[in-house]
Amino acid sequence: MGTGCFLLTFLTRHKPQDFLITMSQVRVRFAPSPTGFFHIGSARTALFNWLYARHTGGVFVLRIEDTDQARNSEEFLNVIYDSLAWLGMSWDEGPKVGGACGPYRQSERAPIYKEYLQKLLDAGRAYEKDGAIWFKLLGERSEVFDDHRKKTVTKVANTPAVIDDQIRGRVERLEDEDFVIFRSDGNPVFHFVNVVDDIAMKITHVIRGEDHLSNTSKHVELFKAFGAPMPKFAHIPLILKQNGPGKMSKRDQGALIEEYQKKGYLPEALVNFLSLLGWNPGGDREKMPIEEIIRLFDLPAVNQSNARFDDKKLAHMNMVYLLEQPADRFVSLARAQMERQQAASALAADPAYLREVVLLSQPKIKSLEELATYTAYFFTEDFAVDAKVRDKVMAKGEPKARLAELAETLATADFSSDTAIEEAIKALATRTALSFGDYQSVGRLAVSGTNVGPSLTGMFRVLGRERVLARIAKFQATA
RNA sequence: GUCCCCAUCGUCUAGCCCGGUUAGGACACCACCCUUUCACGGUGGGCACCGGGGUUCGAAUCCCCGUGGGGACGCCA
Repeated sequence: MGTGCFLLTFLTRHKPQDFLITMSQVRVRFAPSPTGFFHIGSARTALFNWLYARHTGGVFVLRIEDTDQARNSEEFLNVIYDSLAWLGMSWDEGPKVGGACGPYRQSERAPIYKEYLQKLLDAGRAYEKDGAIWFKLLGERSEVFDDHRKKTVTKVANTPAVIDDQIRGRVERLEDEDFVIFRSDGNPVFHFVNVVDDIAMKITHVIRGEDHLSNTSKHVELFKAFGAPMPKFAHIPLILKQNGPGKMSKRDQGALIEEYQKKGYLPEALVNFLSLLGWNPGGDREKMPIEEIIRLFDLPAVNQSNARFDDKKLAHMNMVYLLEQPADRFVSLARAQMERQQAASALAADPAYLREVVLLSQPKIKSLEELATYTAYFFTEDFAVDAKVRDKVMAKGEPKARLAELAETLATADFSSDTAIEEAIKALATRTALSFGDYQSVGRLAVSGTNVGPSLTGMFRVLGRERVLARIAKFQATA
């Protein structure tokens, strides 16, 4: 009550401008627990917090919720750091970078929790029972048998907590049972540490998944008991699994950030896609540079309904980004992906040659992941010939005659450019009254063993006359 | 079971707040065009306001009830 009165007088004595100055800047936090995986839902929660901080010029805090001591390790922590770094989200306060409200790992904040617990104890808002410490709600008590949980519980005639949610509006929820804040093993529980840290770290906006909306009444009661200013809440919709019921869990296909790293997805494509899952700037804008997303992002524009994850749309977004990568970056991305896939023969090749092969393929591929397979025949003479394609190609016209003519032409053709090779083949086609296509299918089959690939002339040029003729000869011998 | 949240094409969504649109875009799908295979791209097509009541001259839009989906009900976070 005292704080309420203070606030009232404060507001009446000061002009709006003064109030603005007093109001600190936005402080948001991302508070993952190091379970060993970085979930796509966590990534989006982190992203929305980060975007809001960057949009408002606020502070993005990283706090590690590692009170579950059994499951912590440095390795798990690194998964979080690496994933955030990969996605391009830097934190202003937190582990590694420090800050005024540290430490930022809950496992190192025990004295702070003890101190806050004492405040509750002194105020008569906490008590011990069964070796644990419980938070005490205010109101008349009565014993009631809970059919669902099959036990007698103590209900408290409390008034509903009011949650002022930036996305959902006003939400009321009644918290009518005391709850544990310190386990009998002496460790504080999530609801307690979460609120204490949000107070101690001066968090102004709590942006988190909707699965926490029901918990928020507990948190509101705690904020009130501490007499602390209530942060703004923003509960964002959940990401549902693409097939079947329920929210996406770490066991679902595509749920882990590391999967996308392994597949060579571009982080900016994933970030763009994730930003659009549950938010959009209005209108038709989809592919946007991160600066644009930051400029347009705001909490009230976030949707209220859950979104189903669609890997096809993500793959498409990734392809669009891939297509427009500058040569140098594309080559280094391709190389990194080949290293992950241990494409030994490609990596053993001359870097300049690898570069040519990769750039020749850039406009054709849909993902980095398929690049090694797509270009395999560039790096070995021992490539497989697709039997189906062979049957199909060899069944039409007179492919053997065409191949012989092609080989003869190529033996003396100018290999200095794609167009030079193209002109030579077109001249041949004119002489025989056929088309480029009549030479392409069998030529491609003989030289690459398949019917898909980059432009034929580019492929010939990069491979070089010697290897092209040798491959044709080898093919003729077996066909 | 109780409580909380949500509801437009198969999917992500615009439109909803401040009622009047041929309900728009993207992914996926189909067809055609382009083309030197495969892609990219282009054009076109099919595909949606969950149901029922109200309010109103008029409802995707406002209200209520159903139904459906999701979440929370731990000494997990």
